[in-house]
Amino acid sequence: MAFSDEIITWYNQHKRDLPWRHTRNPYVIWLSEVILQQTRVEQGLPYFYRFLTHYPDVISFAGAPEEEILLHWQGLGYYSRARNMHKAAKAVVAEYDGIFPKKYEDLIRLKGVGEYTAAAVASFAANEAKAVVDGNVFRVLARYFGIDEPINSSKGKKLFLGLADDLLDKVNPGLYNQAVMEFGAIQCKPKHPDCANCVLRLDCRALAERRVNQLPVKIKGKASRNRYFNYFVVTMGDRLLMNKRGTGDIWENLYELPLIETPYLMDVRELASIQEVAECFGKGADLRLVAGPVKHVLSHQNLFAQFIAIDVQDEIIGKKMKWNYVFMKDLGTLAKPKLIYSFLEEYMVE
DNA sequence: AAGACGGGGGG
DNA sequence: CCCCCAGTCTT
Repeated sequence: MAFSDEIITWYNQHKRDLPWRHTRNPYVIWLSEVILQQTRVEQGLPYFYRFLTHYPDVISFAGAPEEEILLHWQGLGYYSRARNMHKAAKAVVAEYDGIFPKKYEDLIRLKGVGEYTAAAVASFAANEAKAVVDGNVFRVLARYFGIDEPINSSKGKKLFLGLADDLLDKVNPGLYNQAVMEFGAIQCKPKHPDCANCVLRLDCRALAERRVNQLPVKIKGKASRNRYFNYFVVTMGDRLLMNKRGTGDIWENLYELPLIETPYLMDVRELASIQEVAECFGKGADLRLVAGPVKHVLSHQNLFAQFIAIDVQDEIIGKKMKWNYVFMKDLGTLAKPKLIYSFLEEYMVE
């Protein structure tokens, strides 16, 4: 049997029942695909339902404020996905009269829609013959064909893209695409794939050569850098000083506590002596460590965060333009990174 | 071509 | 601790 037929037969017997597999609505499929970028199904599922409930169609999505979309996205990570989705939704309303496109060539022009997502939406919603190549597909192909070209090199990407196109079932591209990804997720897993019971075991090159656990090959990225975040807990009555993050760094447009970053971990005594603290809060301020340092790991950074309570005489306004007092009861309406809302939940509840 | 961008789960 | 996850964008 052909590769695609084996995969599809396997899929029909083993597929999970996932909500986005019951629709051909390109908007709904796009929603699911962006949520699932670099994200496990179990983690993305509640967000998929949440977004579908709040924004049942692309018109409502486009009409929502970015802050609200970010709030619903809170905790999912890679927040540029949410910001780009908003831009894409507005573009669909403006350029396609609110009719979500199904063609690869249209989809690929939308913000946040790359080759994978465009192929996924086009093939699932309109059965367009475009092969998806995600982490699952890379792994399945690398193993089945015994390819040791790194999947994240330019050469490797080209190689796997071409291979995926050759293997694509041209009659049922949507079904095949679903199938090969599901096969990678359930059968040809990264660790401990169940090769003994695999329908492709007789033709799998990696298995024949005992190289399954060495494939796919991936070039390692750069090591993470360490950063030291000193967050200040500044209250005034029933209000808390908050900061909206800008561009050019992590957590763009999300809210956090007032932050002073230092080149290394300082204790509160040393912190109290530095110029920036004096500029922001006045000289000789009384600092109390409330929590931390806690380590918070991002994809390319290790954050070491301390939370420091401080009593200020005067209202802090204008020293840092983006610092503003927010009513405690309204904190829930602000999109915050996990590090921040975890702290707030633990220490700011009455 | 290489880095940056979150957060969670598993070994 | 390291790797991986239904990737994309920027430099």
